[in-house]
Amino acid sequence: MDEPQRLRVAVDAPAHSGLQSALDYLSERMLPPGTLVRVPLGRREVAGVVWPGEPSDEPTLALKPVTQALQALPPLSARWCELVGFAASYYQRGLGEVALSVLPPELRKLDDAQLANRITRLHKALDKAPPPDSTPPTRPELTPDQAAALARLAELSAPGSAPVVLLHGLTGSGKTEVYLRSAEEALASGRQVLVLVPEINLTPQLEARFAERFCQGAAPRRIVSLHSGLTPAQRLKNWLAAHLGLADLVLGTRLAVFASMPRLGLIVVDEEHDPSYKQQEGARYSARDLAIYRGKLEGACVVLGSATPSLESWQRAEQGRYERLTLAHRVGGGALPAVRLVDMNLLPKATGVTSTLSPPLVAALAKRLERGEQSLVFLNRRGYAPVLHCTDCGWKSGCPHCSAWRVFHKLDRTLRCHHCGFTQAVPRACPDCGNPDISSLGRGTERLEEQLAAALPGARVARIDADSTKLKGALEAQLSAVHAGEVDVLVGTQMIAKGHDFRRITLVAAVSPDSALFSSDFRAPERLFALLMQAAGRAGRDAAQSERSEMWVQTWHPTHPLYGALRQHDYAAFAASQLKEREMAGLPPFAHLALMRAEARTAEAARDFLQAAAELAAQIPGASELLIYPAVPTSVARVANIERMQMLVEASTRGALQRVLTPWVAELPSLRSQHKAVLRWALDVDPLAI
DNA sequence: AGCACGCCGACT
DNA sequence: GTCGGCGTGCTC
Repeated sequence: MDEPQRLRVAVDAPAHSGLQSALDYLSERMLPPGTLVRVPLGRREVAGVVWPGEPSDEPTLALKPVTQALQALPPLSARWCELVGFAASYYQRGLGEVALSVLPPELRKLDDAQLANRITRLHKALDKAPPPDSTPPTRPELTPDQAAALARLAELSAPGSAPVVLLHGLTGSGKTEVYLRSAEEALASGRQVLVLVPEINLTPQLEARFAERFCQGAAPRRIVSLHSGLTPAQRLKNWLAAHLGLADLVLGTRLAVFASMPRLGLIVVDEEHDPSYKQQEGARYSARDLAIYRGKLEGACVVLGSATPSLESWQRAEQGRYERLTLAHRVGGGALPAVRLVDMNLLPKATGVTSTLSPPLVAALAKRLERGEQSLVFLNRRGYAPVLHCTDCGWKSGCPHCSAWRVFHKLDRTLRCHHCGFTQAVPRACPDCGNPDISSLGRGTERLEEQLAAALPGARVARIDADSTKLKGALEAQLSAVHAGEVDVLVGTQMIAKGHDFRRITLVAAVSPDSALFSSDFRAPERLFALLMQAAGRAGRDAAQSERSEMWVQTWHPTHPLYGALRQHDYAAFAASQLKEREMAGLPPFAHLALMRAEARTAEAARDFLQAAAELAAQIPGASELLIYPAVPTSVARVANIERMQMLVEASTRGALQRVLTPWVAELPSLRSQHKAVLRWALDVDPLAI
């Protein structure tokens, strides 16, 4: 009789368990690495993945046998395991926690027979898919820019090489066509293509373009999407199609970077600068950065596309580590909208509408209205007014549970905290002094909508923001109303700046973007520039109208270099000046950061924990290469009565940072007994904001 | 995270 | 005398 095999298993144990690496189990049968299993852990049974590598020899523990193996599922590849292993170690989370959290949740529930059943059904469903439409897809003619970029891409993608390409193309320059053509190449050589997009909202339209190109004609391809909006069953089905190699294209949000794809040959990261690629809870990974890593692992070409690349990617292109390909002209030769800065300092101190909407902007909007063209007015703050206040005693609408103001929503006459959700009816009089005269300070999209309606009699004004699109399908309905020409002036938050292709808009206005210029968040200018460029790109997509398309910016700081670069549509100049500032300030990409956060009922408890953690870190060899700053409150220090503090850790290289983080995180649970008041802590490697 | 074990107050 | 409070600690 054969001895039972010993094997390593990455088990689905939460971060707090302290089980960072794989555990050893026994199995009667030989199970290849990448096999999904169920194993006993303590008194319960959890899911796990057989992991590559040798189990430890020491017979100190009585090993338990694997309970069940999902052998109907072909094992996950060694490369997939390596990607997950890298993500777990780089972002300092448990191996099994990461492995299981990026697999479809359904896999944890099904047994081998049920899974075999699902796989059979999937094969059947795909076999009797409708016969393809025989019309061969039409491909637009390439612009010279696109042709040059694709030629260079082909050169770089010589067999055996896996380049990273930064596709810098302004909105309307046809980046998508470059994605489509490179996908065509990869598909033709029998490989799979992974396309990442920042938001679920953007998947349907990109999926439609890929489907139009690849799912018709003589040799139709299969596309699946992967994002958190799918039902568990759909997600399993699509994941299986990718894993079994039945889908040729996978299109999805950041979690799709972990999709199992046996023949991966190309990864596209659209809008690579978008902050949504960074996961903000659990394992805080950057899907863009993991895509680069994965490309190297799989020998797949990676295309990062953006009109306003992240400074990290831009710098790497400057250094020659990425190849930069530029699409400098719009398809159809349309011009970029002229950028007009409205110097708010020059306006007469006016009251009412004109104090927030400058007369020249109102006139420009009226002109569009007269011509039957559409306008888009952009304000990155929802609600009616960000705060109410009493003119007598100075009371303000603070949230009792958070260190933030409650926002006045006029539609339902509520005060709402955007951090904890605490909502109350607006008081009739000041709760402190009884003065009935409460007024609003500042404005959000609701109020802007009202002001625009007042300033432009007869105009059909619509608003799109998180409040107006809460109901399922509301966004689609509102967007199609805009497309159908049922709206003259569209008001909205950054939601409307992204991706949506509005053909009939000839004016885009940002009414008060200044705050980002002086934000404590060092990435705020980068985000503002990207947002304004993106918003500008909404105007004049139609070449015939592009001549008279304009982007208006109301500002109190018209001489700010950011606006100067915006006027010239000069991303390179903006990036150069930002990179210089970052270098002088010792910020990314010139430094590597990690942020340790702690939450407790009192700020003191959180601070004490972080201080103890800092002392612990100081003991670790290599700590002298790190700079650990004192703990400070987070930007919104209190949310739902929980105080939040954070501590910045800085190093000049990734290696130096990682060498300390790993042993540090392993030691942290030992502080638990001394710091019981701390509710939780979390480490954010490469945080977006500090 | 679960889910034990473990050592002190009010009940049939 | 037991049921049960949730503090502490482990899971191959």
